[in-house]
Parts: sequence; C-alpha cells; structure tokens
Amino acid sequence: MGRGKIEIKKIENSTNRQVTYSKRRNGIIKKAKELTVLCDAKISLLMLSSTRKFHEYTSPNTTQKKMIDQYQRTLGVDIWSTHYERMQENLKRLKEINNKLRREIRQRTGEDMSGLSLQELCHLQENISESLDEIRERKYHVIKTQTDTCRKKVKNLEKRHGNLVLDLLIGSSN
Amino acid sequence: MGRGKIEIKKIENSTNRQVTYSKRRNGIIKKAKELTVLCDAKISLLMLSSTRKFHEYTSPNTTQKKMIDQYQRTLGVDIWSTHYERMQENLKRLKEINNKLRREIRQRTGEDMSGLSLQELCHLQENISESLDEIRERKYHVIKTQTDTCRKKVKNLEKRHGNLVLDLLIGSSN
DNA sequence: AACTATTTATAAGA
DNA sequence: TTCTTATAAATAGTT
Repeated sequence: MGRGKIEIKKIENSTNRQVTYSKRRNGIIKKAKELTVLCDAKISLLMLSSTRKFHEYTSPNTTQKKMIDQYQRTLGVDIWSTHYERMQENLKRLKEINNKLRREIRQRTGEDMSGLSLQELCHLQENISESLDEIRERKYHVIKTQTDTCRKKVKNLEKRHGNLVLDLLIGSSN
Repeated sequence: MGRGKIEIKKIENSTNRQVTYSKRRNGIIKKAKELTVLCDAKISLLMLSSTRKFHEYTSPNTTQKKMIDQYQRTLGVDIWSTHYERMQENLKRLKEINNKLRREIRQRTGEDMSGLSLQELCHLQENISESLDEIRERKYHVIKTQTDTCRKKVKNLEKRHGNLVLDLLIGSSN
C-alpha cells in the first residue's frame, strides 16, 4: 500500500480511520465501476462507515431491488419472510379479536342471540340490566351536575342584577 | 495494472472476461473485508456476473436486511412499499376499529361513560333498554320452545306408556 | 493455477 | 481536505 506495510486491524485513531475510510471507499467504488464495465457485471455495494455515513454504488443497468431479488432467488432465502409472516399473524389475530368484539356487541344489542342457551340468555339479561342501572345512575348524576351549575348561574345573575338595581337607585360615582 | 495499461471497456473475449471477473471479484471482496476491519465499516456487496453467477460479501457484524433497511432509511425510499406499507396500514386500521369496538362495549356495559353528554346518555339508555326488551323476548321464546318440546315428550311418553299398558293387558303376539 | 512486469492503490507526510 | 510520493498491492498477459 503506502509507506510501509500495514496490518489489517481496526485503526484506533479516529481521524486516520475516517481518512482511510474515505480513500478506500473511493477505491472500492472505482473497482466496482471497472468490474461493471470490463466484465459486464451487475454490482450492488452498500457501505456504512463507523460514523454512520452511508454510501452506495449500483451498476447502471440494474437497481437495488433487482439485485436483492436476485440475491434472494439465488440463495433461496427470503429476508422478509420473518417480518412478513409476523405481520400476517398479527393481522389475523386482530381480525379474530375484532369479530369476537362484534359478536359480543351484537349479542348485547339483541341483534344476534341464535347461539345462546337459556342460561346464557338469563346471564346476558342480568348483565345488561345492571349496565342499564349504571347508565341511569350516570344520567341522573349528569342531570344533577347540570342543574347545580344552572342554579349557580341563576344565583349569580340575581346577585349581579340586585347590585345593578342598587347602583341605579343610589347612583354610580364614576 | 499488469503488462501494459488496459482501457476500461467491456472485454469482448468471453474467456478473458470470465478470468478477469474472477480475479477482480476476489480483489474487491478482499478490499471490502479490509475496509470492514480497518475502518469498522459495514458493507454489503452483491455481484452478478455476465454468466449469471452470483457472489456476495456481507460484513460479519451485520446482515443483508439491516443494510437494506439502512439504505432505505437513508435514501428515504422504500423498495417494498407496496406490500409492506399496505399491510401496516391495514394493521393500523384494524387496531383503530378494535379500539372503537372496545369503547362501544365499555359504554354499553356502563364501565366508561365519562365522555358522553346528557343527550348521548339518554340515547344510550333508550338503546340498551330496547336491547333488554329483545333479550327478554328471546328468553321467553326459548322458554316457550323448551316447554313445548318438554310437553311433546311427556305426551309421547304418556302415549307409549298407554300402549305399554294396553300391550300388557292384551298380550303381545311376538 | 502460478508467475511477473507493470499499473494502481494508498499510508504517511506536507 | 487535497497533493505528493514511496511503497505495497492488484492484476493483465503469459506460461
């Protein structure tokens, strides 16, 4: 290489390492370009430096996707299968949960009770009766809150109105 | 390079081209390995010869998938967008529907009514009251069906019992 | 696959 | 970063 043989091990000096990376990166890209032209090859070269800088070279007559597809076909692997399958399982699971929830709602609304036994129906009735009680209770709570708020406003208005009448009777100083 | 400078253009002689490909392929892989070690870099190198032979090098501390993901993130492109993104959107949509359904159930059970106005509460109460009526109706229907079935069985039994008694009185012929 | 004359790449220094 | 240059490494053509 240069002035004196070097051994191939990590360059500890960060500056030197970056300089060497830059030089050799250009070198390897040049080699890739030459190989592409000389031998009619297709090359995909992805490089990530220790400082997270990204560089790439792809032969002109191809694309990253084509190269990766070729890679997968040739080696008989599928890089994405793991991800893909997991996502598909997730989808399936969610759909099932979804259907269960819908069924539960349809039972609670009384739209579909065909599969329920007498015992289950009794239980459902009891359950919904309780829900109805809670909703009624909540409704009264909301009504009471609103009424209270309303009363306070009236009281406040009355007080201000009283003051206004007083002001009119006595006469304001400014 | 070797004995006499060469120009960088396609080697027309097929044998020479293959030989050069082989030599330079090894050379570039060696360079990639050196760069990996010297500069703590991550490299993915895919090569396809004009004879459709495939060769690759990937740095030990990474994988093809990681490199491609990095590539996509860095360049802001997504080779897999069609499949992958559609799946992810599907997942998101299902999750949202899921949450809506759960919320609806929680409202109907009276577990969570904090976001509901008085009007909505009235509507909910009415709604659930109707559901309760339907469930009650269904229950009575089931009870009636079961009772009818039971009565038929009793009648049947009585009839058979009557026949049995008759048989005993008259005597069976075989 | 091995050899070797040359070209090319590059490490260290400026 | 860029250039220079001494030297190592790569390799084209040959055997």
